[in-house]
Amino acid sequence: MAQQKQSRMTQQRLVILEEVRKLKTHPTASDVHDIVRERLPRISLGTVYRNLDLLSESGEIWRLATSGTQYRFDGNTENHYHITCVVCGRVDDFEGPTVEIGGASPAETLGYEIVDHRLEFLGKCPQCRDGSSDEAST
Amino acid sequence: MAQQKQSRMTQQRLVILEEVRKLKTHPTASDVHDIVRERLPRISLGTVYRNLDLLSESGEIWRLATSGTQYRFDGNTENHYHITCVVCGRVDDFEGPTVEIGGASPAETLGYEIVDHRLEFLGKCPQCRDGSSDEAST
DNA sequence: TGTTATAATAGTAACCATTCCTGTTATTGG
DNA sequence: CCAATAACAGGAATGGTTACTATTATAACA
Repeated sequence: MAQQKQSRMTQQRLVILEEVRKLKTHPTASDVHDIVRERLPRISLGTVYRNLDLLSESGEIWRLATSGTQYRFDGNTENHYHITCVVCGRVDDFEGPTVEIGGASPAETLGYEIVDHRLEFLGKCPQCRDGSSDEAST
Repeated sequence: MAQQKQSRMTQQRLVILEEVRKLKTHPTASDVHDIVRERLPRISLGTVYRNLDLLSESGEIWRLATSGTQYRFDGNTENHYHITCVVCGRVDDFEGPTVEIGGASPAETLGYEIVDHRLEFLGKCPQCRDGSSDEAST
């Protein structure tokens, strides 16, 4: 019988979880590394990646595949969508819309069993919209 | 008045466009390179990338940012969504059910100007659903 | 409260998709 | 046909992510 591999709550894992949960932004792995290093100066980027992946797999945080080349992470695991700025890449929560899929049975979806969906809005954030008229403070 | 940089219809660009249009799949840049090399054996991967990007920018094909680490391309530029297999990474057109996205009023967009949206379904393709889990690791 | 098996770490190298660079080739307006 | 230059082939560089390995630290248990 397969033995479940045990997991240890290390300082690194705990601090990463705390910091990601605390943030309202949607940081990249590198962002998390920078933030966590303020509390654990010697933590390596590899450790950040491993723990972000583990925490994502266990459902404690989300790993987002938004537009752009990097993964982003979200400490809020309530059901919600995101909007990405096409200019600066910033990601914000976007809780307004709902997605209604009409009768998505496997027979209607080429034999696929649908397990999830991802809806991402693309737009220009207030800071990147105009730049001249309404200067939003950062 | 700024001079528009001229564009030349090279053999490489033409063959890439023809092959991507011909395909019903959603190839990666590397896939396109392999396919196009059958007609143009000396074509370089850089040329494939440059032309796929140019063709995407001019709207003749789509560049898809689906889940996974690579861009995929689509010769069908009619409005449609995609479904990605979470097991093998294959991408298909999402046909059948109508999708209704509601509730995205300007007041709810946090000051963003929405320019587009991406809706991607995640599922298990027919081959990965019932197969005795002997799918090749990609 | 020690001991000990081993999960996890830091540091670094490897990987891989994509982009950039450079000398050469080939398209196209005249 | 010619000449200007867009585009090319080949290869190097980039950047995010993953893998490797000797060392460290967690936690079950004596």
